[in-house]
Amino acid sequence: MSAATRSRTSDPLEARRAILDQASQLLAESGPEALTMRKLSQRIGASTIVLYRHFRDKQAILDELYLEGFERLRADLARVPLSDPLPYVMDLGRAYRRCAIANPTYYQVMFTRCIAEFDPSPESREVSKQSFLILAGAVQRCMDLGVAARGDAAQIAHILWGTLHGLISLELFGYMPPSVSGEARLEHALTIMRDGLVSPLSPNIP
Amino acid sequence: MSAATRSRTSDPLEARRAILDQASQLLAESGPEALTMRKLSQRIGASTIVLYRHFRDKQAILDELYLEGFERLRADLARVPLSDPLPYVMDLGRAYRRCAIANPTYYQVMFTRCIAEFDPSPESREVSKQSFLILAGAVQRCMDLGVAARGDAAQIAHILWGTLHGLISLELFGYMPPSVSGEARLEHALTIMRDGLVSPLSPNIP
DNA sequence: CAGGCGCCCATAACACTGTTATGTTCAATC
DNA sequence: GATTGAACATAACAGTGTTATGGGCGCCTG
Repeated sequence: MSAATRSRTSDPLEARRAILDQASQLLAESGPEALTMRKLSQRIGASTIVLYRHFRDKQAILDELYLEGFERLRADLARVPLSDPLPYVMDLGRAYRRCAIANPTYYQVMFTRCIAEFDPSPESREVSKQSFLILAGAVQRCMDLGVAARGDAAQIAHILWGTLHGLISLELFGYMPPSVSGEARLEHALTIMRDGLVSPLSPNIP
Repeated sequence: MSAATRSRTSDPLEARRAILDQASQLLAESGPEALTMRKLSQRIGASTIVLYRHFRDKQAILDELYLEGFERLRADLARVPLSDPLPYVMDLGRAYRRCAIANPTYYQVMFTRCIAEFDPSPESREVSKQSFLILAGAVQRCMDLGVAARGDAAQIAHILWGTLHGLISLELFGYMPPSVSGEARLEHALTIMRDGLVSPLSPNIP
């Protein structure tokens, strides 16, 4: 019972990783509805019960994928090189879209209830906010350096996030016309947002 | 066989309506995952087979709810009184949010794949664009009357829609802080968008 | 080194889902 | 009133997530 001699096949952490890898592949290849416990168990060459030995239930597996999706997003945003404040914010927006388009099924798990039996755990939701902080920091920087009107940076960042998410979400759902590329549309949206932030007009113009 | 004497219980159109009403209630009361064919059949006091007599499958029922959701949205937007061009666009945005918040489960069916076995039919997707046309027309009016910079009105409308959808979607999903009301956040976003549309800066400011 | 304990795993089942084949029952027609 | 045909309930099929039941293997103990 010496803490490292407990499993029959191999390292339990390794098994966990294998399960998550296969779940991730299954998700990316065939979409959320194809990610069933039976299919997953077949992939790792075992019975369903093995999955339940490593994870409490399907929710727990999806929770890990959810976290992995947000970690990819956070990492992609963190990779964006710092530049002038406004262009940096726009670069973050571009990176956000690239990440979502590159991992559409992950994005679904992160932002839609595409699997009935999944609702992210409170802890996971906390982690998900990490990526947001990068964006909020970038907005704050714009205000601090005086290139955007002062105000509640978090609020502005939330609005930016909403715009990014909405455009991407509608694009992934097929509501956007194919005549304009999603990239160009995002570019346009970012420009409008920037202009609105740089030069706010009086609160009550006609 | 005189075309009106075919059903055992009552008017088939009436039965259809009853099924959809119960489905709508079930959806609003207990969410998408509670909308099962068995529960629905129990609600109308019949067997599941009756549902399949009136609808090809569950998809067809959900398709009707999808259409009903977009019809409510279109009607709500159409009810917004015409005013000065820019305030009218903003009023449309406010009405859009009100409608979404008032019918959250409908909004889920319309914009997320919350039910695995449902994907709106091509015809339904066409109908869904009707509400968008109201928004696009309002943006075009701003350009025609010279209160917004000229450009592709449809593109701007798509961006506006994306912003609305993103903010509402994140709000419904619980990603927005409760410290600020969704209404106030939308107000702020609409203002930023308006300012960006009214006074576009040079395309390449720092 | 033999014994036995304990964990791991596969099988099969439960309760649920959408969907449908099998009979039964009722209403309109001849 | 008998017949025909459509509408219906029941029960089943193939799936789903999850778990209770046992068999089998590895490791510690005597």
